[in-house]
Amino acid sequence: MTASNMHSDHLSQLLAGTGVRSTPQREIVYSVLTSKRDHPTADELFARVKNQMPNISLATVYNCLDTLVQCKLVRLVNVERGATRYCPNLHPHAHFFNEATGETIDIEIPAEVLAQVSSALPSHLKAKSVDILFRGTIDT
Amino acid sequence: MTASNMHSDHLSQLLAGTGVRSTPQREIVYSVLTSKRDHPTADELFARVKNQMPNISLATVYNCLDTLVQCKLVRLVNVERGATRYCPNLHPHAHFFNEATGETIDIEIPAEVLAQVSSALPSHLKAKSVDILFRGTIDT
DNA sequence: TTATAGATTAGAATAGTTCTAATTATTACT
DNA sequence: AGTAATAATTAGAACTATTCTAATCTATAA
Repeated sequence: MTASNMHSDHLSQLLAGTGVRSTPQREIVYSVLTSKRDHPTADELFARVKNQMPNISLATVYNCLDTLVQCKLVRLVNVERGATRYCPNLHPHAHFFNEATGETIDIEIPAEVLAQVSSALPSHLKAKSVDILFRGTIDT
Repeated sequence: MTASNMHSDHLSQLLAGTGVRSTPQREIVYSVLTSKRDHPTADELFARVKNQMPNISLATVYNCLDTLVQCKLVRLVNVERGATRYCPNLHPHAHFFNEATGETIDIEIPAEVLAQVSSALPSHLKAKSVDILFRGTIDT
């Protein structure tokens, strides 16, 4: 294995046994998304991915992201009315939307706090995921 | 005061002293939104509002909603990639998105749990709001 | 290998929201 | 009251984000 195909191999391993194929496009979309700790829109990701695969189409980026979200390798983050953002951090965490800059950052939340939040749900509601989003500003 | 203008008076009281005017359009948008415990999109609300004020425009519904959100009388709820939804419930609460039906319902969360969530934030981050969204299904 | 299913593509179509410029309504000042 | 200034509303155009369509390409399986 070379350094350049590490991510590819990683994704194909993650997808092994799921019935979902690892394609070159999916590998690059996943690789580009995980290579930077931010929360790009599909359009932003499309621009980054084109550097490595100039002929990829925007529709494919959407398709790949949808697939990765379904496989739970990527999370959707809806902070504003505008474009949806994508988060490759699989570790349980919350998000903080900086209203001054428009940036969204990951926030660690202790597992016991998350458990407490989930236990506030009436028992007949079965949550598959919990998204916690703070909005505010950062003191400098 | 008659029954029919109760909501109007309510909104004008809520807006008193904020520098924000209470207009007929804002009153009706607010009244229609609060009269049903759901989470309509701007388009859905536009359709409901037109029953009472047939000449109101969609742009005005967006304008009114933006104004009400800024005055903190209405909350934005982003559950899906599609249209933004609006929530008139000012009591602190979370949301549960029913993946089977597309409906979103309010979930009471104990104040101490919300406080715990907020205390997980690093102290230099100043949160103005916290949105908690569950996604899942309802056992029948 | 050939059939079948799945993935990708470009571009058209749609949905959701914002913008623009004209009009109307409200407030503030004489 | 009358007028100027400000704010709100409106219709429709424009714009952005996303999905759809139909053709083509790729990969798996008989």
